[in-house]
Amino acid sequence: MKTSDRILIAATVAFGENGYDGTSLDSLAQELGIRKQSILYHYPTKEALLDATVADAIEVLALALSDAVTKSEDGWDRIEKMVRRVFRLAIQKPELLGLLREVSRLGPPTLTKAVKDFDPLIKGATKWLKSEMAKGKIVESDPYLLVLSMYSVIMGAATEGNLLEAIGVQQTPRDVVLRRKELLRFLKSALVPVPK
Amino acid sequence: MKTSDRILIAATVAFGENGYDGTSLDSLAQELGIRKQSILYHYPTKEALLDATVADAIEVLALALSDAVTKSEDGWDRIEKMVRRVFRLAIQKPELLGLLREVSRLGPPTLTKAVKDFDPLIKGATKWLKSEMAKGKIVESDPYLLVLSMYSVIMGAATEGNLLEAIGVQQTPRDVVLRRKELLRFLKSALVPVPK
DNA sequence: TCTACTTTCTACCACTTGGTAGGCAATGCT
DNA sequence: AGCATTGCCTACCAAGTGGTAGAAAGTAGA
Repeated sequence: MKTSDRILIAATVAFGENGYDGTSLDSLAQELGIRKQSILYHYPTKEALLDATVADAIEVLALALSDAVTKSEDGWDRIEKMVRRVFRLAIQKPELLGLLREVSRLGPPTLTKAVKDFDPLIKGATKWLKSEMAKGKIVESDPYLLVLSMYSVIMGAATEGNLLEAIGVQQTPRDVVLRRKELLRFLKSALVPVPK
Repeated sequence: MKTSDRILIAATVAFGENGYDGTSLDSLAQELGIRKQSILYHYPTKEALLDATVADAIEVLALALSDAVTKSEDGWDRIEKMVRRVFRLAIQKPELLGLLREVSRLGPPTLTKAVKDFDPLIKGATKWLKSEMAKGKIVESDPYLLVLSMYSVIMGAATEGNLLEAIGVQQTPRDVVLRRKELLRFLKSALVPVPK
């Protein structure tokens, strides 16, 4: 694999787990078995490396979501498939969502760029939600607020692994499935209109 | 005000906003108009300072929650009052919840201590939820998972201020009220059984 | 083989980090 | 008054930070 890619992956994990400030280029280099200066050759500054990891993470997430969209029907089915897709991502690459959460804490300027990349997705989602509401397939409410609520619910459920471990909650695949199920029940009862 | 308290407050804000690694004792001291060594007089190490802020934050949060409990009736009313109380806290002292989220990212050993302090609250909440479920006032489900879901929902909604700002969502008091309302609708439709 | 280019390295550097040692003034107790 | 304690300070320090300069090693084309 190309060194620049290896750096990108290791940086994504490190930034997502230890935070941006908690990650030093030296430790990153040591982990990769190279010198810090090799990192700085591929990514001129630490911030440039962060930006690259974020852009990559967003691309992966966007790809996963659009894949879920194409493979689903309208209405609740689409939301369920998207949630399942994000959860799968959270299990396979937990560092991705961790990184995105870190970015939202870091604030500008990184957050500003990330949001710009992410904006089309949000716009598309709100537009779709509006049309679903018009069709009566989703409960009428502010679609913007809905997207944000869903974001924080999913993000929270997907990134609180550390916390769960500390509390002593088992983290077996079966338990993760249970949590996903509970979350889906949460979302469904809030979003799907009660049939009259 | 006592210097040690001033340090505690400033540290809570700084740790919550910039993270533990993103906060230096020097910058903290400068902000307070004192020298770093004065901080180290009151709190022997940076980690001791972190532990103190976390213990304090948990105490404040626990106090707010128990206050909401005593001033509420059983069933949905209690949950609603608790959510409102946490939201008020998130508006008045956003740094508190930010700090707790940071702790869950830092992991052990700080997280371990924090969870120990917090455990009675969780135990109490699950016990109460169980009895409410038995009475049919709350939908039957795993109370442990329920507490965790609620935690991440509320935490997410209360701490994503940075993100909202970057997206361009207004942050006026009215908007916060709207978000809280939407969140309550979310929770209510998921937790309150549909009357037969 | 010579040459141009890419990649990784050694050697530094200025600056910041958390933390130690110890001085000095204020305060209160006997 | 004498004395111990408290609280904040100056003066340092070793280790680590992101980053620069430039040499060395590999690689590919002529």
